[in-house]
Amino acid sequence: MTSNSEIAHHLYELARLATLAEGSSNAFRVRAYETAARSVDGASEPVSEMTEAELTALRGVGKSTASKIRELVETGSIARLEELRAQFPPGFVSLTRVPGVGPKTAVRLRDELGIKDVDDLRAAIERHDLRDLPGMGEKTEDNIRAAIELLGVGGKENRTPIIEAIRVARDVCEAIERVPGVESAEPMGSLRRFRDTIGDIDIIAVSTGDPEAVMRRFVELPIVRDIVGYGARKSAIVGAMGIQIDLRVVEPVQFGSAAVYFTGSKAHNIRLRQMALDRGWTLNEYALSEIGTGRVVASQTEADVYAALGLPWIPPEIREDDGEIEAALAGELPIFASERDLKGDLHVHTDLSGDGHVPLGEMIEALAARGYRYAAITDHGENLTINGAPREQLMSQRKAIARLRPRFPDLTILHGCELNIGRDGSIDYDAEFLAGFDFGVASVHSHFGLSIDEQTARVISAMRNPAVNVIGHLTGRRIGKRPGIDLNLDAVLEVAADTGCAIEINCHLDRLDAPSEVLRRAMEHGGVVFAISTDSHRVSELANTANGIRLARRGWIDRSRVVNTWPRKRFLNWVAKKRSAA
DNA sequence: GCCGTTTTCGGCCCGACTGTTTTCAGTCG
Repeated sequence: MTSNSEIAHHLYELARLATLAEGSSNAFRVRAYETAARSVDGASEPVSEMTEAELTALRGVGKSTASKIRELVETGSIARLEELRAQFPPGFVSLTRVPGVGPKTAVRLRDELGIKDVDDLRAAIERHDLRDLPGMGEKTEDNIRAAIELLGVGGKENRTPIIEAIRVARDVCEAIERVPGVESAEPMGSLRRFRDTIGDIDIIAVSTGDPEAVMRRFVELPIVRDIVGYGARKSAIVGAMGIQIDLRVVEPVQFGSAAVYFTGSKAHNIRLRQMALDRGWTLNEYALSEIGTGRVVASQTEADVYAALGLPWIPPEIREDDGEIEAALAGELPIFASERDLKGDLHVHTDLSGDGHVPLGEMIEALAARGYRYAAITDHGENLTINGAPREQLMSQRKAIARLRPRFPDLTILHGCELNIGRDGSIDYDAEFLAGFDFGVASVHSHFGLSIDEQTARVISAMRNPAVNVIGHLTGRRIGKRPGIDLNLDAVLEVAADTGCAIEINCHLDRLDAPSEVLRRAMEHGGVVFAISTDSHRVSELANTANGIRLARRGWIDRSRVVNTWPRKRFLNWVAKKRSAA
């Protein structure tokens, strides 16, 4: 069976190559392929099993695309795509990844200079061939050369893990906020949408003063390695690690429309602008306004803009044109959890773990200070060679917890353990010892290279273990460093629903695991529940709940399915039920 | 290529900045 994401992938490639054929990524055909790809990607039913008539019922899929999808499912390829691949081989496509080289330029370079890939381009630049083309000049040639040097061949498509981007963005925003007249500077774009990786950092500064003063400060920041653009309203720099940072300066009254505009996604914005046009309005970064008269309909806050378009405010994390507009119109957006809904943290380490840093008493004090009603202390089980704790130490930790409990009458402290899921799905310790714990998180920490069937089997086996209440960081990925394990998700989620074993929403920015795509899929399995847990190894990390809340939003997780928003009694019943299952 | 209470043609989201141009095309987001 061809999966929805495989089909979507083919359609995205079609869009990409059509960009070259059409000469613009804004060409209607290109956008049509992209819309169809998103639609297929977001479909809840297997698209490969749909008839042509059912396919055309999908938004953005018409007769032509429907028949291409059937062709792909039945023959394994799409003739039109093969044609385009022959016309634009991978080496040539890579030319368009160079910053400053778009589809028009790439085609001209090929037709007029015989440039077939980036190596050819480098050589042509050395020979100063580019500057002699009509419409190009010394400066253009120089800019392309510099772009290749600074950003590498991948150029436009290099993405930065969110954990790095968020730090850079914070530093830049703080520096911008020190400029007189600046009321605020905040990251927008994919960072605000909380994607795992960030292409470039978009920042909006709200200023009552001179925008040029803000821009001057921006391009003079110590982080700047190159200035890509410099204008009164918009500037762009390349900073450390090659991250591009775009800054826009707006007036306070424009903040709402600017935030909508620069948060995106592009596809989400296009939907909003279409809705604006339907009402005789136009939406840009400055305002939602009447066509013709220019009368401003809304601009000050995002909520104003959405409300004018007949929508509730839509959280940035789900602005992907992935069904959020339809859900919002129907009043069917999930009720998302907020930080104050969280009544406990269910994955917390102390210095008993080799990688932990905080003594038990201090950690519990910090948990109590957050106002939690319950919490689970979950140091590593002994099978994690370096960081795991032996039985005797866990037994004495249990006694220490018992001694601490009277000091924290409002906090139910569960003695738990982060168990390791072995190659075969077994976990640390024997059943009798495991039964002594109040709570269990089981996670994959090794054997990342097993087959999808082996990975699926071991995770399912752990879920069925009565000592396991939550599967920690389901895929084991480290964003930008290590891909997650391959899993047959539907099989895993079915067992999660069946056993009541929760899927962790790990708050660490390095993990954000389970990933949002997995969470959204899991939401479609009725009965699957989730735990927003910090996996803290330090007191400061307890505040990472903010990340988990955002990841949960990105995964469309309804608050009612998050076990650690439940009142203590209901939560403890859920814990006990799982542990008593045969 | 898609779509339709403007329904089978003629529309389709919006603007800043750059470089090379005398009015705009290309790139980017």
